Order: sequence, then C-alpha cells, then structure tokens
Amino acid sequence: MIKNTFSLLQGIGESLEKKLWSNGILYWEDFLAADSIAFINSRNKIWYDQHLQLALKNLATRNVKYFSKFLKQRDHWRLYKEFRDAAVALDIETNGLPIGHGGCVTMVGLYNGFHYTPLIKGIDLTKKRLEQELNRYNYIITFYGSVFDLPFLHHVYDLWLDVPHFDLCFCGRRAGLKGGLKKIEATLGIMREEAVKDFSGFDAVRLWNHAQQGNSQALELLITYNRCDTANLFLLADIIFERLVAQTGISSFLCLR
DNA sequence: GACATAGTCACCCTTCTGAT
DNA sequence: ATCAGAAGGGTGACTATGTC
Repeated sequence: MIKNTFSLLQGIGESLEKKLWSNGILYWEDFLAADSIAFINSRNKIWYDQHLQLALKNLATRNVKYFSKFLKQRDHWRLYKEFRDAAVALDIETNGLPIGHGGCVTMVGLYNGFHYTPLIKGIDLTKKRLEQELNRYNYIITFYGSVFDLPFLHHVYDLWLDVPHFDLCFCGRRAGLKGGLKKIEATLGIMREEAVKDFSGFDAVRLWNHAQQGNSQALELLITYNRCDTANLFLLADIIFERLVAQTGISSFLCLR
C-alpha cells in the first residue's frame, strides 16, 4: 500500500492520488517512469521525482522515520503491511488516577506478533528498560493510544515515540468499526481467554490493588488481561488494514492491469 | 475560470474516568 | 446505570494559493 501512496507528496491529496491511479500510475515506479503527467506541472514533476527516489531509498533501508515525517498521522496505517514484522502492539495499565493527580503506569504490555513482554511497576518497569524494548521496533499499534497510552508514557517517563502509530480506535472508526475495544472484538468474533473475557479497564485497576497487597494470582490475571489486549490488537490491525485498503479503491485499479 | 489542495477554525464525536 | 469533564481526532466551512 505504501508504494501506491502519493499523498506523502506536498500538494497531492486524496483526489489527485485517485486521479493518478485512474491514469495507470499505481506505484511510485510508474510515476518515475513517466516522462510527464498531464495534470502535474513539469517543475513539480522533477521535485516529486526526487522525493519519490528518496522514498524508495528510505523504504529499502527501512528508515521508517522518513515516512512518519512526510505521511499524515491519519495515513500511518498505510505503512502497516511493510512494517508489520517490526511492529509492536502496546497497551498500558494504570492505577486509575488521572495524569498529574497521582496517576501512574502499573504495567506496560508489548506484543510483537510472536512474543509478549510485560513490564511491571516495581519489578522491571523503568524508563531505561522501556526505551530498550521500544527501540527494537519502528511501528506502534495501540487502541486509543494517541489519547491515552502515549500521552501517559510521555508524562510519566518523558518518553516520546517518534515512529508511525496505527491507532486502531480512530482508524477503526473510519473503517466502520465503532465502539470500545471489547465491543469491536465481539463484533468481529475475536475471542479472549475465559479467565479475563469479561474484564474491563476498571478490573485492571482492581487487580493491581490486590496485587499490591501481595495477591500473586491477581497479578497473574492482570498480566493475562493485558496479554489478551495486546495480542488482539494485532488481529484487529490486520482486519482494519484490509478494510482501509478496500476503502481507497486501489484494488479496482490494480485489477485493470 | 474551474478545480484541487493546504491551512485554520469551530464544533462534534468518542473514549475513558470518576462521581453519584 | 447514568452523567459530566477532559482530551484528541474527525469533519465541514471558509479562505488563499497554485495549476491547467
């Protein structure tokens, strides 16, 4: 999808991008191979060519920061397929209090599609460890993370993640999936482990409080709850990505080839 | 002149959370 | 169960600018 994306060029929006597709310019390579394009000024064509050459180079070297710089936040989902193998699903749990009023992160769960890593406050959740873990990835998947998880991490750990971010809450909405994470999971038939299937964010706070009082089973349940959240984010990302691709209409132009 | 895009602004929507 | 507040993204209207 990313190589079908021309809206990373300044002055090209959704309409012009569709116009390019309908004129058979489906990939960056098609754009570069064309000597001229009817509705693109020749001076701009030279400038766009240079930009796309750079984009190809940065895609080859997997320099994802280049794309987070030029791609609008709402289009970060387009990088998902190319960077899925370097992506991490992130979900934090807190003590339930707001930022600045005693709110703290009780655990951070990271799932890369194969392996789940829980970082627990008081055990191994530190800024250094968090940075070490996150530096291994260059694409982040969250649900509502742009409002909740990432600002919370920024406030508590002074951590700002400079990588593309696939926020499934807002992208899901655009793909016709409204509601909270649990509701969307139920709609799509995505299952959770029996032990935590009816848990909510409030239960996570309750479990943390029990864990603080020495209840190791509560901590285990909290970790299970968080693991289900992060693992399901990957399943959801796959579905939302396919829906958003279909919405662009690119498939119908590719079929004509 | 027609059309498309960018930028800005205000308002709306949704989620999460706490209070009742 | 319901409501209100906070926060950020979405959306639409408007204006300015660029291109054909």
